[in-house]
Amino acid sequence: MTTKRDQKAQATAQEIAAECIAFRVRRLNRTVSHIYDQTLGAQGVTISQFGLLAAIQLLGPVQPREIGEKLQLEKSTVCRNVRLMVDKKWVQVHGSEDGRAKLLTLTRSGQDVFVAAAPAWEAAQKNTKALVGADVGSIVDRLLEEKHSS
Amino acid sequence: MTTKRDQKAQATAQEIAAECIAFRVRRLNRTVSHIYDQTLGAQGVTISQFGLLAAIQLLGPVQPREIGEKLQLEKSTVCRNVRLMVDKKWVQVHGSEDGRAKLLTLTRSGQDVFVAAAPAWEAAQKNTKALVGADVGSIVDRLLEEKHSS
DNA sequence: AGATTTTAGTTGCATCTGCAACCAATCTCA
DNA sequence: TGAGATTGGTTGCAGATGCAACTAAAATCT
Repeated sequence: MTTKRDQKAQATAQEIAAECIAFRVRRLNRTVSHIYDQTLGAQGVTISQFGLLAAIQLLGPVQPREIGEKLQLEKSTVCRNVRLMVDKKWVQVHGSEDGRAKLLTLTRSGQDVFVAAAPAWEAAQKNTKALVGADVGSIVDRLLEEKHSS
Repeated sequence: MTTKRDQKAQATAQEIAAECIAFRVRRLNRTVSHIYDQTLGAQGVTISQFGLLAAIQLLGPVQPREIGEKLQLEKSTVCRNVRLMVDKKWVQVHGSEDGRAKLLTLTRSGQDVFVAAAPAWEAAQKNTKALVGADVGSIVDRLLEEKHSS
């Protein structure tokens, strides 16, 4: 027996399957992240960590706060992810004039890990382009241009 | 003092910041998921759960295995996420002829929650389009066309 | 039929993520 | 200067995710 409830739910489900942006973006994220994690795994780094290493190398000495802004990561997430890498001696924490703030830099061994993982990143990057097209990066960039005010 | 190590690491970091697809896709995912979770939160559902409800409504009675394939979710992830919803009485588990397999359907209350959350989803969908452009869905679809062999 | 392989699902472990509540340091302003 | 607001970071809690190892059931092969 098909109830009115069923019909409504089924129609809604069809609309969502056909249109939901989050559904698509999340699935794309899983697929792409999986490629990078597979390849980087041999180097003992996750794509999340690799990105954080790149950010700290690029911006350091940098506050966790700023990392969170650039990467759109909640401050507590940054706090924890950084701590894991501090434990591994990849990241060093310094104080700053502002007694609240901390400043992060890569250690030598952090830089070594980062650079050593770069070829794996490159391979993942290549495989990803083969899967989703070479212009994915610029497409996503265009989507997010300036816009995340939140 | 700038060492050779520094220079190499810095150059690598710049390339990654400029080009890494995973970096962009993951940030997009966080931004978009955040919008949906904010809006759906009032209904007591996450976007992950909402997507699963839609999938089960649409495909049910359906095996967890198949859910994993369609959504590109690891089987253990499906197992756990489904269990949370079984605990909430949103999803019912049935046996099947194949003694290994299980079959999932939404309960009435699961359908009610799903349908009740639909307006919130619609709002999130609208906000997301405002942020990233209305054609995001089809763009991401094109990226993933047929391709996830994994 | 019996042994081997494959398939579906579960569980232990670890990482990633966000929210709310919290602490300490700084800033604002009356 | 001192009270209140803001800012940077941490912690408790909970969900989302994947891998490896495991169990049970089914399928395959000899």
